[in-house]
Amino acid sequence: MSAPASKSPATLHDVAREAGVSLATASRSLNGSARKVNEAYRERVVEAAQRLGYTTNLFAQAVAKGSTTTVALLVADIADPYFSSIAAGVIDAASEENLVVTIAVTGRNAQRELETVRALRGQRPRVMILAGSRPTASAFQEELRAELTAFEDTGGKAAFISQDAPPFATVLLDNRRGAHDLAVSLAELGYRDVAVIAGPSEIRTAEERLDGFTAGLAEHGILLTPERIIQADFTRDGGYRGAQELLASGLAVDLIFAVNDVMAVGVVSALRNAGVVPGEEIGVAGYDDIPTVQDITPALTTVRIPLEDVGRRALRLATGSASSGAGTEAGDGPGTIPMKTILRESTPRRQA
Amino acid sequence: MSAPASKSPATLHDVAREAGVSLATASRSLNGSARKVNEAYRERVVEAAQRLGYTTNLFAQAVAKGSTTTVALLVADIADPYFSSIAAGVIDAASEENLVVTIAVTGRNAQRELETVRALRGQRPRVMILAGSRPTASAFQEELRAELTAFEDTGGKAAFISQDAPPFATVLLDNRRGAHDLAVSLAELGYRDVAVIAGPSEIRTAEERLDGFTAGLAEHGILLTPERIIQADFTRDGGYRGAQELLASGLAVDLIFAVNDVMAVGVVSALRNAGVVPGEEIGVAGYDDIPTVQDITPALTTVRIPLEDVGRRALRLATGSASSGAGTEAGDGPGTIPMKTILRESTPRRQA
DNA sequence: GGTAGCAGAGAAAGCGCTTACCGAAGCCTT
DNA sequence: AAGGCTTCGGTAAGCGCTTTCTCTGCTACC
Repeated sequence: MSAPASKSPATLHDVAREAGVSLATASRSLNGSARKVNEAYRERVVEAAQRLGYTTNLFAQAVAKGSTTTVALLVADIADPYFSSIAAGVIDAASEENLVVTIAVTGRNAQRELETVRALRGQRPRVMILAGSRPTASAFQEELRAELTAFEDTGGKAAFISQDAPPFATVLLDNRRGAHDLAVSLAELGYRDVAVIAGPSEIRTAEERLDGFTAGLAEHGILLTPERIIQADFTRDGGYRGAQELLASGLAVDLIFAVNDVMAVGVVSALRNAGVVPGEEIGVAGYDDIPTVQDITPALTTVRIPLEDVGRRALRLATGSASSGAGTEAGDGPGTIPMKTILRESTPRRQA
Repeated sequence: MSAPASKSPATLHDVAREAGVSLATASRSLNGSARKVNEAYRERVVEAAQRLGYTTNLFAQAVAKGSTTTVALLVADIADPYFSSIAAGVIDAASEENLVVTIAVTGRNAQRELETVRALRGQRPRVMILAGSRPTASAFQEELRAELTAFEDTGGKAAFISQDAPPFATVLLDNRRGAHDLAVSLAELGYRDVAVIAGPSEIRTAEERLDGFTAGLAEHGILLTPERIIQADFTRDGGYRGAQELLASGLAVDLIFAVNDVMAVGVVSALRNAGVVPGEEIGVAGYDDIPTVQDITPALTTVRIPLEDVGRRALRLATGSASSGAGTEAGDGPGTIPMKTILRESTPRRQA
């Protein structure tokens, strides 16, 4: 049952001996060094390494070099398609730069997020990317900021996604504008009795979407009164319950906008279970354009965010390999991601 | 534009000096050591560490200790809900044991997988978890096996998910039985003209599901002829095209089973676009029970796998903290995950 | 032919941490 | 009261790498 006396992995030392060269030469041969190495030597070293199944111990390398090849990514929930798509982008861009990605999940919990950041700092990652944090909770806000500042002071780089956290880099999603445009489109389609399933108020993203949406409606003379705004928690079930609550309230409603798709899916389900035909009797719109929403019935109107791109962008922004200009619409300001309203069956034109 | 002369992070040395104790004492105070430390000293050290914003450099610790706190997870595609759910489980279980998880994606590419394993080895992870590999491709198979063997020989532990790779630990999903039971249920519902959207033949999981399904049908006298089996690639689009192909073939079909849900979703979409009402004219079934499938119309019949559990289990299996017995059905053999057929609207009882 | 100059291998000093090992101090035993 | 234990700081030797610096052996130039 017990493991066989496991030899430890081959070290550079072993390789050097095997190749009959010095430690220094071995190091220089294997890991790109500024200095040149005699080609014959290099070959011998490479062969020896191969023979011994040697792989550079990245930890040792990191301590010697004083810098790592790690990227830390914090997400609220990796099983949520919003975050997993972003993660895919981050990982993709990272592997292009030979960086490995460590993922931690914070469960939308500020306390936990702070702890995670602290723990992750021990890894001395080159960069830290935070998605889905809720920095509005000001007590933690301060501590988090302090922690990240310390991180940056010691050579790291922090980047936020969709969260404008002033001293730090951000991949800005123009949630306000996206939601605004969506509202305008919907108003033009004839919707008037609008309700919103909002997100947790401490989450900036949620707040911005609500704001933008409200503003867009206002331009068409539609007022979003407080009782038409239901708070939920970004989950499918939250959306479901929100819709139920709305139906129970007896308010006249011809459109429900959930500030993210996951909740919108819950809304659709709730409506149907309540005997309301989504899309016909009540329109439904979401936000994010996660893959699911084009497959449900009715296909959901939403706002598309190129999530993988966002992830990639965040990484590049943080590592400094910013492909400046690419993808950034002129006038959007640097780093702002374009979004697009996608109208689908869930919000047909309203017969007046 | 350039960063301010960034001081490097505080070291243990700094802490020791600040607290007026020796390096050794500082180390012992901060990182659980077998030996006792005078409480007064310990406090001073802890305070000093706090004051300096010190966090143990895990890399240095790892090189000194000769062991890390890293877990490497390889998945085919992190944006696929199948894998992201597993990842969620792995991360959850890992954080319980204070391990950090590094995720790499291999894109269902054997070559890439091999390279990734090699690269990840450099991190000297405690364990490596492989999900969605395709070890049937025998050339790489050998090399991969060799690499992993070397990994284990040097103290690591490799674990596969849903992939029986003999010398290594595995969280076995009884795909064969799950698919078998599904087939039986469907046959009992009256389906006869069955077709399958199979997965890539090198992927064991795909193969097992096809096998089990075929066997289940056979018990009810239903023969699955080769032209009724379409190969696809586990993606939504693959399922979509598979269904198109099937429709174009002119075969009589009353049920399409896609070996994973993601493809099944594509099938539903293809049917509908071709003017066929899924669930009524042709039944559809999938496998995995990803969240989406209960929200699409018709809700899909599928086989439920407790994916997060699978991830958790894999981690525990690999770290040795096996909660033996928990969740394992007696007689299933250790480590086999129970699965359950979920019948939904997409496969109503067939009128004879 | 002699000296300057350069290329490039090797020795050795770290990187930040852990952990034998050493030795001073306090306690007990007889 | 003296020797032997136990306790617990501190010293220093690594862990597996990188990198500076030294030093040898050439080539090159006049």
